[in-house]
Amino acid sequence: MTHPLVRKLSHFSALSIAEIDAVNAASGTVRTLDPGEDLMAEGQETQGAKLLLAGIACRYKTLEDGRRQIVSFVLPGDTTELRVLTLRRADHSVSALSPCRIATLSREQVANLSDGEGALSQGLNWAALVDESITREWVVNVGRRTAIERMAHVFCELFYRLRAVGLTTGDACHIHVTQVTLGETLALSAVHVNRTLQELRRQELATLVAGKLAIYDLVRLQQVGMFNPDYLHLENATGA
Amino acid sequence: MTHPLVRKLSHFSALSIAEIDAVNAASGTVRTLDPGEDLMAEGQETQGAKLLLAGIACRYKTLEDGRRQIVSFVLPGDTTELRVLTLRRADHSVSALSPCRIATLSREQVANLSDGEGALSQGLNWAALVDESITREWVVNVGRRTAIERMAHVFCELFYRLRAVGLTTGDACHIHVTQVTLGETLALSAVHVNRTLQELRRQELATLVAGKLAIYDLVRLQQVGMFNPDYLHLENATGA
DNA sequence: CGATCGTTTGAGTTTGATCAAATGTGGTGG
DNA sequence: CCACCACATTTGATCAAACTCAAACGATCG
Repeated sequence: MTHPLVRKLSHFSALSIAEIDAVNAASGTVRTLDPGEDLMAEGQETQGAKLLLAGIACRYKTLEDGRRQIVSFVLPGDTTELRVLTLRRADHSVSALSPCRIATLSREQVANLSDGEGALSQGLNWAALVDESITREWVVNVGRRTAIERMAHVFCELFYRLRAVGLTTGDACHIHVTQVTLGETLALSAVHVNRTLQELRRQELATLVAGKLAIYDLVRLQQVGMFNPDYLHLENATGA
Repeated sequence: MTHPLVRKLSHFSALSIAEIDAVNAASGTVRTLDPGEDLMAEGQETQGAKLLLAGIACRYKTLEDGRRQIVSFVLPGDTTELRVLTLRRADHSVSALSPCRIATLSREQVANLSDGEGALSQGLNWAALVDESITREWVVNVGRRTAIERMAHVFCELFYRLRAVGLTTGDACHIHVTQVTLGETLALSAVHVNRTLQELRRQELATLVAGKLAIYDLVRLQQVGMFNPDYLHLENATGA
């Protein structure tokens, strides 16, 4: 089984054998988290970088009055705080949505991976730029799209990103989110999430049952969500 | 007059004399843009990095059906595409909102500035992380806050960021945006922007007249917008 | 002096929120 | 095995924030 980070970076450029070894070696300290556990909390001092090996997590911020907004998903192969040595305190939290396996990287391990001019270091730089691009797209999503467009768009994004690390089976993937969580993602009430899911089902576009997202018609789902995968910068977009 | 980038980075750490010289030297090719002119367009091949010296610009994305969403403001001292050598195509556009003076940096100039372990290179890294943090905050803003909260929040952000580069006078600053543009920023209709501005005025919090933002009560404006400046990572938040 | 652009106001509509309750669906312990 | 609990989903009904449409008003400029 290929390391999810290696798989992810392969969409940017191929790593050398030595680099692949370095990635595999870096996943030394592995920990398991339960759903709901935080792997990083807003205001906390920044700790070591983390690399998600399996499961799904989310970045989020909470307002004083309790309203919570998820600002992005963290999927296998994604990292948090990789370049964060620079910042004193975390400006957002990261929480496990499903059971997660995460590797914690020491400062040296991070330096080891990201120094130099090789494909690995460039790839990590690329991954950071893609993260930024995704967050920008989310501003557009939440700001300008209707409920059903928003949901279709996020489903497409998750599908493309999971496919890029080989975590889809046919037209389905596991995203392990409740309707409440999806509401915190899409900036919709849980009730409206439910109705929008029904609408997607009625239009035979996709279903989400017990955390399993099944896409019936990816082309039409993309149209509905006005989803253009360019912002994910997967040069080799066929995935697999 | 201090270079806006030097001023901005001073909130992270002081630059050496040599580094300050390097920044000043890098602003060789300076160009002027009129409002509405793009300095970067979505889908275009990535060009040289740009550094805004004066004026105000915005990053935005447009949906197929014409709906436009501004995803962040570019203020003096901010850069675009600094680390973009990595990406083939731009995933968003950048447009001048006011008349702008911008410097274009060659690949070597960028490398010159960002290589090494000095305060300058670390500072640019810090600036990139802050940009990311701001975009995340915008997802929260657009997703979870009401019209007046959203507007208050963006006004606070602009004020803090402009103050950090010395572009405020007392409790006022120039932001040179129309109500339509503000709507594209806040994900509100122009009509509702107008009414929300009236509400801010009625509550004696702030006014926006002819592109000049005057804040009457920053403390209360922050409360209304649930604005906490931590996400801007201005270690020395007093500005000036 | 039109023309253009931005702001303001009014009226009616819509999307999605809120409130409340019913209906599953597992798990756990007696 | 069943009663019970916690949690997630679903449905119905009402409400409100913000949108849309339309028109008037005010600057600024060639």
